[in-house]
Amino acid sequence: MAEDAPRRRPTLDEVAGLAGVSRSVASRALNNAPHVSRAKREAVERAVRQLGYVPNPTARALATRQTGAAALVVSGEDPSIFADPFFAQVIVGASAALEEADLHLMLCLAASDRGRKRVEELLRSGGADGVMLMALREDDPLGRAVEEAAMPVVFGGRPVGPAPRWYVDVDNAGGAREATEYLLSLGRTRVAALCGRLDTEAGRARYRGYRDAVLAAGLDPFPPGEGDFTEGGGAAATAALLADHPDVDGVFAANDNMGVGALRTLRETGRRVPDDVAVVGFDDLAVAQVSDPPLTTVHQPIQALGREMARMLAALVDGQDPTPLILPTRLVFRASA
Amino acid sequence: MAEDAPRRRPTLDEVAGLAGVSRSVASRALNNAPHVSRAKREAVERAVRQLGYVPNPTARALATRQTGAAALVVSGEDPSIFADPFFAQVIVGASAALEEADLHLMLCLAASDRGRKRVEELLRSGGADGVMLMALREDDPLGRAVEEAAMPVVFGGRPVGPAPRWYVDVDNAGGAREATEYLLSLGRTRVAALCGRLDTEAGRARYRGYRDAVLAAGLDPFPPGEGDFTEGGGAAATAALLADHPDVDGVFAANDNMGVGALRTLRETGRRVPDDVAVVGFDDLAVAQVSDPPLTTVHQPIQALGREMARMLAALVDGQDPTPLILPTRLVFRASA
DNA sequence: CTCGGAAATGGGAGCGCTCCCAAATGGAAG
DNA sequence: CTTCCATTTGGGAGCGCTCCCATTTCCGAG
Repeated sequence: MAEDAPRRRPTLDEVAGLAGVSRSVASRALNNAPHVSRAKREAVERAVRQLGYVPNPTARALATRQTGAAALVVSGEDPSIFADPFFAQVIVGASAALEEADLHLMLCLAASDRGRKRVEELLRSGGADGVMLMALREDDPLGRAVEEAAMPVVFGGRPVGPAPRWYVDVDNAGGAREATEYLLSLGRTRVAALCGRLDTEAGRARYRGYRDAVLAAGLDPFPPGEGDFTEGGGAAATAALLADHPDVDGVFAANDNMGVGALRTLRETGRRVPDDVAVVGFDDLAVAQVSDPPLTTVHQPIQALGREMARMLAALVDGQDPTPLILPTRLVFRASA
Repeated sequence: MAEDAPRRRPTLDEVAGLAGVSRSVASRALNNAPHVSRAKREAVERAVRQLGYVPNPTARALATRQTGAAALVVSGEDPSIFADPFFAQVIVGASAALEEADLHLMLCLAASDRGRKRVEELLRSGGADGVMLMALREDDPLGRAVEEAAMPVVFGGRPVGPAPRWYVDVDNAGGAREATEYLLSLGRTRVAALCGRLDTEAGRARYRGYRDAVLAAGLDPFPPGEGDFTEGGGAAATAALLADHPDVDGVFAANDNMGVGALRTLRETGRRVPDDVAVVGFDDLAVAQVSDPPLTTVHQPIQALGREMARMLAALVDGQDPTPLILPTRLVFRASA
């Protein structure tokens, strides 16, 4: 509150004026481009300090046609999908990588119609230099908008259907296979799968991995059932499963939430885990550690997923042409199997 | 891939040309401002559709001096602070409110030095129309930068020290008092507090609430101890507490994480909860429901916190002068007390 | 002392939009 | 058929920065 003169923020012209150079030279000095004498460069630096000059990012964006921002859009019909700790991890990873590339992070939760409209507009208007797209479902209304985007798009997790040009994914099928093989290696012979949403590629791939492992062992896989990746869904599916097949001795759950749901139903129906039924989950979220018993699960490198998406996008913005990436998973052994 | 002509995105001039009007009229029509005849307005709309025109947000931002974005900055020396599900809830709330105000959300995790530098620059450069600031600690390096920000700043949770002009907070002291009073009403007479970080106002206010309640009951409050809001910290603090005061019969934990830590130590030292020691937490995060036993805790409206911060900021950007807001908490009864 | 080329410099034209303001248009009133 | 005012219209000047390019400056070589 010392001096509250309604002073505008200084412009590059004023810096140049004070430094006694032209705007061009000042600009070059600022972006430390070549063709600036040592003397003038220093004069500019001094003027910048004296005036407290900070370049106007908007003006720069207009001139360079680069906004300096990358958007992370999380699709879903319900904003609460974002409450999944999964996304927080993705963001931590992406944020770190974007920081390195000097890009800002815009977060778009495309839940409502209005939200989707805004994302579409962002995509078409060039309001960001690139987009990271997560949790796209089959027939997602954003799918079309993405195709005519005015900027590069990196997918987090392949969408259902033909693989996009750029994506980062986790080895869902491989992880599921490994989990199922482990269950089988324990001597379990009636291993069922609790499917996730089958309108996502992750849901499908995890079932495929399960099925492949069971077939490879010469056994009959359980048919896929529509799931929803929620704890309640896992509990219900397990109840239904037990009704039809009381002799199940192993369960591969498409994610930890469903795994925990299974644990609950199993407990409620008087079965011991892992003695009577062994359970393996997928994700390795915090919940897998605090469940009772702690859940053996397929760990996926979520921060790395975010990081690699951001790096890929930064490369794209930089004019390079990176190749898709599939991150490895690994089985984490705990008490449930 | 139908026609891959390197066509630029159309500009307003081209729209105007096609519609047979001047750029001014086209601009007015687009922003549906007055002084445009019905006929021309329609002509412009037609041209927009035909050309697939989308206004360039950067150019608009430069001309209006409004970026159309609000930043949410989460301070902290460690990016993993963001993994706390708390922030995801704040974001869900803020995102919804920003959507209504037609502002985009920029997320800044100011963890590294570089990250902080970027936030400072954002603040000073006017790269956003306003900022929501969370988790500011005492002596936070961002504190100073905030004061000379070129835009309105809304605090999420009061910082330590003099209250800022605009903030949204939760009634920390009130919630803590209520929790403690409840413990006292249960007939407990040796109720201790597990403090959170005392370099945050939330940590201090919660201790004050506890102390006030104990004093009001004519008892002696336990002295404050430095805590860290983590499960491990809660467990350790509880162990230390029990060593000094084996007869404690009630614990008010400054948040759920610490409450769960207390539960663990209590269990490990052979005490029954709530029979021997009653425990109350603060936050009402998911962990409070799945803990063993489920944690009685002070619920705080986190999404609302985010929503109100965003609304306050939108009002500020809109030139209004909103007043600070303190959101109520409420005690949620579960098995631990 | 002259010349040539490399380095440094600054003028100016954008980037695409908003908004002020003067000029043109269109009726209604006289 | 004027006169006048309320609208509508379009020209033009920015917003603050980058970048191309024509000039100027500087030096060492000849």
